[in-house]
Amino acid sequence: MAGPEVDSPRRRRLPPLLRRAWYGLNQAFRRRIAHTGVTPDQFTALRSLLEGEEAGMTQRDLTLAMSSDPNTVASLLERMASAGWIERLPHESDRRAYRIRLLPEGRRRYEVCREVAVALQTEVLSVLPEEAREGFLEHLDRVSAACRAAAESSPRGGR
Amino acid sequence: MAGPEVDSPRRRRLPPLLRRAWYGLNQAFRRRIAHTGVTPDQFTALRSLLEGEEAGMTQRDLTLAMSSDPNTVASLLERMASAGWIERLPHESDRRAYRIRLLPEGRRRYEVCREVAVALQTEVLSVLPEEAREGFLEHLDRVSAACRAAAESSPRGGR
DNA sequence: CCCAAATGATACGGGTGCGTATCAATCGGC
DNA sequence: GCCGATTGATACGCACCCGTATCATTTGGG
Repeated sequence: MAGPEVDSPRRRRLPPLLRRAWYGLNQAFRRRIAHTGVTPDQFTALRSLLEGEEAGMTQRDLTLAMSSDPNTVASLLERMASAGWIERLPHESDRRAYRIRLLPEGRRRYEVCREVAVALQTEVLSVLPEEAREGFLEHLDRVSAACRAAAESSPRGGR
Repeated sequence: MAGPEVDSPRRRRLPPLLRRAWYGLNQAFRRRIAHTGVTPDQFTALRSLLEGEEAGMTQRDLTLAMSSDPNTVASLLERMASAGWIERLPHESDRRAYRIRLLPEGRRRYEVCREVAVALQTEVLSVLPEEAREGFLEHLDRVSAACRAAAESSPRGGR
């Protein structure tokens, strides 16, 4: 079917490239913010909370914003709560849910890491010519949406 | 420097896009091959081993090929060895190292998953116009190399 | 109004990422 | 040849991914 070897080692394949990009970026960021005591995922949570609704997101909202999982978010928030970076307030109309609020200490840590994050992104994107960056990100946006869609359309029970 | 707010939520930012793409792709693949008993990382290891040297890669080689970590690779191979998918032979000139060999059972599992992997990659890339795909992968290649370089130039001890 | 289905959150467990420490073997310079 | 530095691999521990099961609450018919 189709041409010769779409998955030949010679060709550029999406999964290995994404893997290298994601783990590389993550590792660089982790190392550069290690001195702050914040992990990359915790930073992502802090950023999402800051950019979320004023009233405070629920854990479900945060799960979607982070492209993560309810389970992971629960334990992530557990650690962040006991570190005093966030607090979980009862939701005013749904007694199953919480409203997650950023505490001053969380906001402070975020600010420190944010500078590093911006610098890192700039550094990495600088390998593309200036006029190609926006187009690349736009394509990546579409591809990542397709990945998410593929995941959602693949049932858990399998097959 | 530069325009206003390079990290505004309005802009497309690299890290969240990479995150969504990687976890989405991984999740889709994991669900689609769950019935084979292979995990995405195990598949990556099998593919790397198959495409590696005929003589058998060392764990260090595999670590590089997978953009992974010696630690993770060790426990990954541990599980794959006790499942009978690979075997670890003593290296003929370095008594610290192993040569990892793919066993028939490992190759068999790989073949089954490979079809799913090719189909998934094709499905995901199809959201880009045909003439844009190669260019996108080329840019992603450069960006991922830059991510890796950033990681390597960020010392562990920190700061 | 009631009950079954759906939903927010948690508990549990196996797999993975990775920093740190340790051990054995190899290598480099003298 | 010798010794210190480097390197392949492992042990340990914490953080995170995610499938499955469970619990409380909310929701949507009838």
